[in-house]
Amino acid sequence: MVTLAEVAQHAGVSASTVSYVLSGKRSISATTRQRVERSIQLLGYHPNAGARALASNRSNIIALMIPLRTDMYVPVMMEIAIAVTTAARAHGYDVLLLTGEEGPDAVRRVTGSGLADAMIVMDVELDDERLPLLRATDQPSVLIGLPADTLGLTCVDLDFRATGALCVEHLAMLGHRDLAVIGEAPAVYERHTGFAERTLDGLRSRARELGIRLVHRACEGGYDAMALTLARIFDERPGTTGFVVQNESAIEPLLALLRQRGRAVPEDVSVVAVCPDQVAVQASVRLTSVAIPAQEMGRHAVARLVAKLDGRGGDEVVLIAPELTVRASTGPAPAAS
Amino acid sequence: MVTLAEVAQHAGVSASTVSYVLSGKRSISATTRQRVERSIQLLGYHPNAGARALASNRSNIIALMIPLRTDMYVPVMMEIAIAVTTAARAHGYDVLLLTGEEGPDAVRRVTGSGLADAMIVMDVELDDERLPLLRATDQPSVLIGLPADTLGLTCVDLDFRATGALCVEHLAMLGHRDLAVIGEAPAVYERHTGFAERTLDGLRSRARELGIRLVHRACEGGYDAMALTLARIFDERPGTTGFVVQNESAIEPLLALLRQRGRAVPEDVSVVAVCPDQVAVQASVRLTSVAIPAQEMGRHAVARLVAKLDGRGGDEVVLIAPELTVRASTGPAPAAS
DNA sequence: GTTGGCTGTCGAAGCGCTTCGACATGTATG
DNA sequence: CATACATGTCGAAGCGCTTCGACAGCCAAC
Repeated sequence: MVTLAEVAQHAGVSASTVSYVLSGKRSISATTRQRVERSIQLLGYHPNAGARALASNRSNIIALMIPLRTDMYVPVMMEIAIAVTTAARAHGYDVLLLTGEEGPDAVRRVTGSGLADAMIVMDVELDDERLPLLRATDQPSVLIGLPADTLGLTCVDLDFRATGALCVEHLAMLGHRDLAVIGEAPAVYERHTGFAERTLDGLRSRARELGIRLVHRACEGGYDAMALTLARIFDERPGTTGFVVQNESAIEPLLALLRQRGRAVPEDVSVVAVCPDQVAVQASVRLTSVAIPAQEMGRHAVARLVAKLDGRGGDEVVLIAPELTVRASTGPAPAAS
Repeated sequence: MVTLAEVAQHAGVSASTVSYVLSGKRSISATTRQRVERSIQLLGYHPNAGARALASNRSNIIALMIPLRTDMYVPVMMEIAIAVTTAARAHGYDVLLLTGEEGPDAVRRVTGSGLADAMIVMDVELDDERLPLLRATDQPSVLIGLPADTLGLTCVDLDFRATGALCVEHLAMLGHRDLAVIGEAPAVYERHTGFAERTLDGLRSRARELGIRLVHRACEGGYDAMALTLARIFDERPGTTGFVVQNESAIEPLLALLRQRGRAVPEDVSVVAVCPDQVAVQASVRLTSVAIPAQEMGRHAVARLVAKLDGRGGDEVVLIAPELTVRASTGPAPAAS
């Protein structure tokens, strides 16, 4: 394992000079710099992470807390994780992966040990027990998601309220007057993860404004649960012609069941999904959808975090504006018969 | 930030004593230990990760390289990542997330800088450029996946050859004589990721042994690609009654298309999938499937790695035996008409 | 030609921890 | 009773780096 001292010796300079070449914190003559850089190349030197962390009090690591459950919006999580990792690398940081398992202790451990310089927290609940800790520590953090009280916190999320509104608007514009919302599993609402409620809120208030009828049903994913939910909806509101789905594992079952009932999409009923674009285009009907911009959220979170680490910028709530892409699953409402 | 020295002072012992209480590397009297532990509690002490890494030459971090693409077997990757993280924590390790993006350089960086003590590499290609580096370094590593040459490497993977054989056996036993295999996207075969070929190999050789006809078609995911593939298959082999699918994003489209063609599952055709259990149970037909044991692979990989770090156990290839779960998508072949 | 201010380099201290050898004890052995 | 040997604790060195102050050399300014 090559050390700074060896590089210094090889280049015929002192250790501190090598250090300054690496960090750029003091001016170094061009010739010296080149000589040092050449030695670094030749010897294949990599600064020792531990030593660096100890001396500089910076680990150059960002902690990323992801949810433990693997039963929900997995692709989104994965995409965010990858986007975060890639973005972090671009800023010279590595990413430490933590699962929700440890709960608040993870926050204590990371901040206490200097393992990471900052953290990104996903799957934030409305009244998350990690929030007080994050507020108390002087380590920068960014939440992906929106808790009830954002005071003193930096958050990045899709504007789910606007998302809901956008879905209703699109369907209303096409002439649909009776909408049904297929939501996440009841557990998601019970955990108060926020985003589901906010979407619903947006859906409802816009529907009210536009004079649209709207029912909402939470729904476990899968074929059987969806079958029950759909039957109930058509029982109660036979005139339903527009669907908004916010539950990845309900999408295909819904489409299959509609087909089975002889309701053509988009001729008889229209479907708008809230899901990653990839899911929307791979579905059995190319879905009109509001994308969950995982990449963007990941990149944004890292950008904010790095800004904080550099002493720029403070707390802020960034709500990403939703974008609806029209594909093949929505069309004009059928003439009332 | 509380330091070891402060704990020592608080407990009225020397720093080294505290260190030995923490590591257990020398015997400490019960009374001293308790006093120290109490001080640790009281002061909320967490050892500084950098200092520890520097002094002990151990970071207690395991690097996990995941593929950059988010277009393939995402849930499996995610599940493995979470299983690895959880298992690692149970052994006192944290996990550093790396994407394939950096390529072999990531290996150099991590081993060179002492950022991690060991690494787990996913998405291994048959002739992966990272392999020489992994063989050369004295840092332990475990591959999830199976390259062409496993000499000097430790690998964990599902036994995909046996998986293929198992699928054929199951369908043969039910009387199916004409099988079609819906494979991964052509790109997967071109990248020589191994697992797809190995499955195919198992399928073919078992089919040959049992006198079963079998066609294989690589297939991009999605509805349109699947429609084309299926049309071709039925054109060429109208008598096909058994399907093996190894492509998550082809599953739902396949089921929908079969339904559309009036072929009932499992009455007219049987379908076996190679996919995570969760996907199998959430499909529109509960699928008979061979599970991809993501959790087990992740746990196994960590266990091997920790064993190596502790100086136990050497190189080894662990192939996990496949298990086929019969669900609602397979049944007796229809009487030849 | 002295002063002042840059620029580029160096030496040394110190970050918080682990670990080695040393050294008191206390306990079994001849 | 002396010798040997665990047992429990301490002091000090050192891991590889960053960073501060010092300082040599140089140029410009009066």
